[in-house]
Amino acid sequence: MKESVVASSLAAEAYAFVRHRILRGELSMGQVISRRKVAAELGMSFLPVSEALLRLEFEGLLESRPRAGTRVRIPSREDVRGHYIVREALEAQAARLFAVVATPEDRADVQKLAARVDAMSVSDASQYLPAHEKLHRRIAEGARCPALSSAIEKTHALASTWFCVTRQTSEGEPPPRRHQDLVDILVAGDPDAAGEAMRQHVARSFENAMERLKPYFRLRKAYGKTFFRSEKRQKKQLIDASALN
Amino acid sequence: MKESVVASSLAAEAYAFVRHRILRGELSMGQVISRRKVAAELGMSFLPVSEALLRLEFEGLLESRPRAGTRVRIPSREDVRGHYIVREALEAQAARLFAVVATPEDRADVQKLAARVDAMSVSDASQYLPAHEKLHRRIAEGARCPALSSAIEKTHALASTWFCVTRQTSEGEPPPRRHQDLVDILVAGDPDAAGEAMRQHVARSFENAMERLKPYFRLRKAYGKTFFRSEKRQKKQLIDASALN
DNA sequence: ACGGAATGTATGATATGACACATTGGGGTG
DNA sequence: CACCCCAATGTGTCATATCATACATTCCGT
Repeated sequence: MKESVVASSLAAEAYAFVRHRILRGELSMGQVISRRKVAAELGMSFLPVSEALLRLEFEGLLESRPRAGTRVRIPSREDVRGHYIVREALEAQAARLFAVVATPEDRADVQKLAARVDAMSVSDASQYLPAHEKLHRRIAEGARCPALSSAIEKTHALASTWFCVTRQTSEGEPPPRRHQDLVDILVAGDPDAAGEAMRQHVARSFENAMERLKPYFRLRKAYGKTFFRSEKRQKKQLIDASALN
Repeated sequence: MKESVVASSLAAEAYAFVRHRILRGELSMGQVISRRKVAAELGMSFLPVSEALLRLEFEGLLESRPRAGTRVRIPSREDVRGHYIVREALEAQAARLFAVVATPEDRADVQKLAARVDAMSVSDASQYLPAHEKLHRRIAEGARCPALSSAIEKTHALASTWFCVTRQTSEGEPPPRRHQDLVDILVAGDPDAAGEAMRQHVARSFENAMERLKPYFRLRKAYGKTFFRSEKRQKKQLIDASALN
């Protein structure tokens, strides 16, 4: 598979390649990544690959131990909680700014996207996550602060790795108009109300995430400190953890 | 000067070394850093140094252009605004959590630190910044969320590079009890009030920062895209920008 | 004397290779 | 049969070398 991305440096190319793989779910959580394998696959030395993996480790997508290996990070309860607390802070700030400085076009776009997301939550589950992220990204754009947008973008990338592996829980109550209600408050223009609404929205996502990731917390403990290189042991641990589901 | 830091890897040592230099103000904004010079100074190859500088660039302390050089980043107006918006979001979140979950010890400590900071704002200006950062760090600790603490830590490190070079503006109104009033609200226990108080506190810091960094915005434009390697040109640009102060 | 092009020099990017350590799986001992 | 030790393999880390590029200096033409 040729990369469509034209990178200025080999390291950037490797970064995009591995990141794309993780976000598409081709690499499951806990899976070990070999720098040399990736380097051979991309036809480059493993030094630019190292730089790319290092960057991904900073972003929280990977974890590595010296001379042991690099693997896709499995979140702990504290990781998920911390992530959603930071995310709540950033998204609430974006909501506050949006309520004040967003243009009429911003508000119209966001309302349109919210309607689409709510519709997808009951019909097309496969496209729900991308649409949901796009809505939040659009809200951040409306806040007119690049630094805030990029900070939020990072948190989304990290969370994406957690959900591309879990099955959609379409069970029970798909509350329609959840996002439409949210953006209705945002476009109204009151920053305090907007921040509070977004805060509650993220808090609901947090509870949902904790529920869906529960089996993986055991998996993380089972993995422990060791980096399994053979797939057999990995599979064994996985089914052991799933059995406790 | 020997490093007291015992690092697991050479890259970590180089990272701590350069970071320490920047935060202590030994490297002024816009100054060019040579990977080979640092490597020779630390007695290592410049590969671990490269890794360290890459990390610092990712954190926003440095900026580099391929095959041109690496220098300490000079902030733009947008950089400072974005930084304080993100910081406001994170610190307000920390304040909210602190108001709810902080222990009695946390609340006592924070009140003690606030009194010290307010006292220093009129007496010992040199120790004011460290004490101020310590107070905010203690508040983040009281929020009981490591991810939030580290996120705030990063923003503080970045801002530190901006102020270790500017003279203290002890002019005019050193409003005493500014921090004591803030923490009085935090310890009261109402999250909404705590978040709002912290938001306003950070907003005041933002206006202060924009005022003090104003001359450097011109300096950034004067530097433009080129990375000066000779010190003469750098000094010339600096005094030219200062003259417009 | 001044401005612009050619040369020299320093920088970052990358490749290759050597090294120390962690994991692995088999074979020996209890 | 369970447990532990140890060579084989794989991994990340780092050093050295080479290359393409950007900056600095010098030299020449005006």
